[in-house]
Amino acid sequence: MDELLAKLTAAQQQAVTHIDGPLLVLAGPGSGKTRVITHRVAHLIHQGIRPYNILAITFTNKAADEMRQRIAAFNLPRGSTICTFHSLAARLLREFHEKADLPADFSIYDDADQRSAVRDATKKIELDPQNFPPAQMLNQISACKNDLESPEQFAARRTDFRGQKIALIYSAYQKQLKQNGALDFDDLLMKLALLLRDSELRDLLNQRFRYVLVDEYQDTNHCQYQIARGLALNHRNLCATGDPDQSIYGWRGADIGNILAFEQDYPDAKIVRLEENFRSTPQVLDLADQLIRANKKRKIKKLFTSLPPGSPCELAEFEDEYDEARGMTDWLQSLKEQNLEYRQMAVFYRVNSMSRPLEEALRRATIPYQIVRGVEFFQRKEIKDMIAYLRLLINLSDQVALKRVINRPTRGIGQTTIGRIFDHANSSGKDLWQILNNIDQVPTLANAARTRVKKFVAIIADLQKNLNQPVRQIVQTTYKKTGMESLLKADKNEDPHDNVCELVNSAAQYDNDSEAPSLAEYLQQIALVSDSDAYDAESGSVSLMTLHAAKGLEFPAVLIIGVEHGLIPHARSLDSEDSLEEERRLLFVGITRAQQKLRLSFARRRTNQGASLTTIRSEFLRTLQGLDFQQSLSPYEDFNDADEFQDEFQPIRRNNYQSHHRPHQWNNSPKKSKKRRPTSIDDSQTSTSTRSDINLQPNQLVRHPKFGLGRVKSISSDREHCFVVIQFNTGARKTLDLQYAKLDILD
DNA sequence: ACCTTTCTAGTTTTT
DNA sequence: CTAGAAAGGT
Repeated sequence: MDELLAKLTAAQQQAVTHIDGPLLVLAGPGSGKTRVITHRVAHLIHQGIRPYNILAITFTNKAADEMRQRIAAFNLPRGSTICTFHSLAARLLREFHEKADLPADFSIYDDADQRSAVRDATKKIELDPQNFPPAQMLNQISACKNDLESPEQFAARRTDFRGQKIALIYSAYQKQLKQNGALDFDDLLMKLALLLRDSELRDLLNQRFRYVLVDEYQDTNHCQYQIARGLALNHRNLCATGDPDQSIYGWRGADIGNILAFEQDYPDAKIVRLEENFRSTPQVLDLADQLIRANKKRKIKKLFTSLPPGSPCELAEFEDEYDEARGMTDWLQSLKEQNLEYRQMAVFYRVNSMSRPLEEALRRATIPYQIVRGVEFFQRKEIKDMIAYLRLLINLSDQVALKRVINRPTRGIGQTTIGRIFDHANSSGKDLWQILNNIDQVPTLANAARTRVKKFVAIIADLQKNLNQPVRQIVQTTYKKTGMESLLKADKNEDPHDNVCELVNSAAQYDNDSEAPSLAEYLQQIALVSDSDAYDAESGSVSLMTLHAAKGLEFPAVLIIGVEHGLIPHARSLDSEDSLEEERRLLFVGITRAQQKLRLSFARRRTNQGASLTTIRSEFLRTLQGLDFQQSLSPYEDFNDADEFQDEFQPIRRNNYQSHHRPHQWNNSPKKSKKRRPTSIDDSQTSTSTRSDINLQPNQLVRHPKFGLGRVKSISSDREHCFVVIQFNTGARKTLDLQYAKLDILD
């Protein structure tokens, strides 16, 4: 052990050797935080503490797996609990389900399930989902749950008309979940937090988990904060690690104040700062620091590294997203020539939809890539159907699941029949499965419908006999006996069938990995999959992911695309200083993933919802010095490529209509755009982009979809908006916000 | 009951 | 643009 300590810095050693009492580790990016946590767990065990008494809470399952492996490498006894907040909650709620007043095999509802349930709830209390959109309601409800606020408390706070209605929906939704034997993601946390108010149970858990570690503490919400506090209430052996500068989940209730106030919560806490960076070149670190310095609400941290200098960070400009995508493949290929492997490269973007043009370009360039999006697979229709069947097997009260599969494949059970069954369930107050098993007692049903429902119930009952088999087996028989297999095999699109095979594989994998496999546990596990869980370091391919999913990872080469106003920072984050700072932290997280090579890129126009819009560079670029600016001086210009459309549509093709041709031209690289024009105000001196300039200049001819042709009279911008005054040919003179105006730049 | 067509509304980030 | 819901026809 001493030998292991010797490899750590003084600060790291302090954190590792601290045993009893609260500990806060403020760890800058790349400062060896994971190393500290794993060493600390090893050290605790080495000191004679039983692994069983140690609980480490990570942010993703992936992180938990990795940590488990790294601790296993110390060759110490195993048995520590390492998991996420959500899976900890799911486990404990299952274990103590009676105390929590839950069925043992509750369902866990994902986004779509939640929407369906809240929709049903809204209708049930005779409100129109049109006026109370499920997604919006869920946002509000989620916020409540994160703050441990009950419907009654919400109603007391929001006394306005709409607030009262939302409170009713919240309450009806909870009732609906209860009736379905289901919990949503937020419920998992909320129920655990509430459970911990029971002193008997809390004492028991305090005794079990005598040492508690919480990673990424800056991203805990109030509920998680209460859980952490409750779990360590008696012994106070709470170790929180994190970095306020990497707090990027404020939008889902994370409270950066939790980490900032740790010292107030635990006045006797030992504080350790890890400021030496072992990951990035001085250039990368310097850029990150320049960016994050602009945030006002933060704890100043001085990051430093003793790594040797690398190459300058780059900023690259492109014509549009397709151009940018090809810029990406070029860059990746040039790095490959410099002896980097593809698996050492990553591309980050702000929103998932930005991956499309990238994928296309990567396929065309035959560069292997993986999209790190774990949840996507489980959102496919056929997979959701299969999971709904499986859920139904262990929880027949699950109305959302039942509704989903009762008529898939079609069994002649339509909406009317389903409606009547549910109505009966609601009015009689009986469990759904009781009604299904005694379908003759539903008076409103036609005989034919009864027969069909009975047939369906027989299928489910038959499947339920085999629940003690391996999960792979259960999934396979379910696929067969429900008729899903014949349905999907008859489809000329083979993907759905292949996907179910993939699901079978995942079940087999689970059977292998788990000590005591059960369908319930398997379902719980896949319900809590996160995007980053899909990252495969061994795959040998370039990784594509959102900036959020990039947290906790590192790559020798990193490209961040779409560094534009409205994207980074995102348009929905512009209205408050706090959310703007969070966007800055998000970019900070992205930048600090890079070990050696870092490039940011942006496009001058980007297709948004079918329309190509002129963009503005991100204002975050303004404060950055020392970026090596690469303009795309039409490296992709190819006049041979100009097909017959070019001449015919020349005046139009400079405009939005360009994008209409795009989806169809797989082989043709999208026709490009002529010579680069000095469309920026100060192109000449932008070697380090010191200002956020736009691609317009006075007197420029433009076209607006509504107002027609016009000329730019003046341009002005503040931090958040860029306004242009345009004199239109119709006589109108308008001031337009570039963010919204769909302007085409004409010659 | 079910299929097709039409329309409308919603578009950040995620456990 | 695209997915999902309402509407209308068979």
